[in-house]
Amino acid sequence: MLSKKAKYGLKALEYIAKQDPKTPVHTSAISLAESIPRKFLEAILLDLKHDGILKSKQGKNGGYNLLIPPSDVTIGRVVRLFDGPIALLPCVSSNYYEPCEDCENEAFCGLKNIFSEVREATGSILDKLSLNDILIRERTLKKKTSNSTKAKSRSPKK
Amino acid sequence: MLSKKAKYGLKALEYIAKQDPKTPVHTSAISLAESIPRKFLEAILLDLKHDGILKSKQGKNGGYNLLIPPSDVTIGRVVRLFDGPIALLPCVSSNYYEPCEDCENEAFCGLKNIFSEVREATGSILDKLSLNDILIRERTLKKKTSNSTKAKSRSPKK
DNA sequence: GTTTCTCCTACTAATCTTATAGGATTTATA
DNA sequence: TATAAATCCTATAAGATTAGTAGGAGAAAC
Repeated sequence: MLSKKAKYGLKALEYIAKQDPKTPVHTSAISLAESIPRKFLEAILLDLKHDGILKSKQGKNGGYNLLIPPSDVTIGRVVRLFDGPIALLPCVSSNYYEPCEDCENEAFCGLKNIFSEVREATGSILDKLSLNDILIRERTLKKKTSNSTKAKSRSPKK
Repeated sequence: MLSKKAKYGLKALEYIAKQDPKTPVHTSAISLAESIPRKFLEAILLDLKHDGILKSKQGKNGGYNLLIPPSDVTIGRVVRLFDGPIALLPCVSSNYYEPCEDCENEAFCGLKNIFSEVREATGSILDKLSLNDILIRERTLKKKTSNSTKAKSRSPKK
């Protein structure tokens, strides 16, 4: 499971991505809108800043904005920042590889073989999709619902 | 990442699956072969027994055997037993579903939509592959290597 | 009746998670 | 220049989880 930090981080980024990129977004606004404890959120946004995803403006009327375009912020990057490896075993991780201390021969390990497939499946989604894709999907989902509602109201006696 | 319990559990099951299904396998033998602390392994095997994957014989010359065929023991089942949900968010879990307390409308949640895809990709591997597939893959990997070695020694002057 | 196993409960040290507290620092603006 | 409002930073802490260990009760073979 994702940690709260990773989940909150993604929600906060999504919120920021929806706002005007020129106007600094306050921590308290995000905290309120997404029900994230303010002090906890502060730490999260700071992490995101230090990682180069957000930039901040200090002082009064300060706040956060994206430093890079939403399409460049992959879900995988955010997940890794807060939760570490995406892989389920160290020996199949691309970014945090470590050999199994007890494994006699990695090349013949059936477990590694299978979890490598899992890591590939997961990574290929998380490293391909971005903040932007979250927004797009949200719009698509809402559109679909409104269409089917329209359809219903168009032919209510069916 | 998988917990040690899950990883050890899978390795222990793999070891047991390789032995004669009629002869009880001792905890100490697995512990030795797979470098798993004996007392820790005891608890793991007991969990696997209680879940109905292993059966045991008590007393002298006792030990563990599979209760069900290796092809019926999915990796997903073992992972879930020790580590809980495979999904990265509670709201996309099939076996441990919980709504996000703060999510206003799940149907429109872009995050849910994406992590649902991840869960599907992961689950479709882990719930399809079994203990038996670990063994099969191991054999295949060894075969491939031995073939390429043969090929090399057949034409060493290439 | 001794040996050799599983089975069970309890405990523990270390780490991680999910925060909270308090204040230092920075900037806008009245 | 004072003040308000924001980020930034360090420290602390309760609770949960992880990865075990300890000690022995109970079962079966011999």
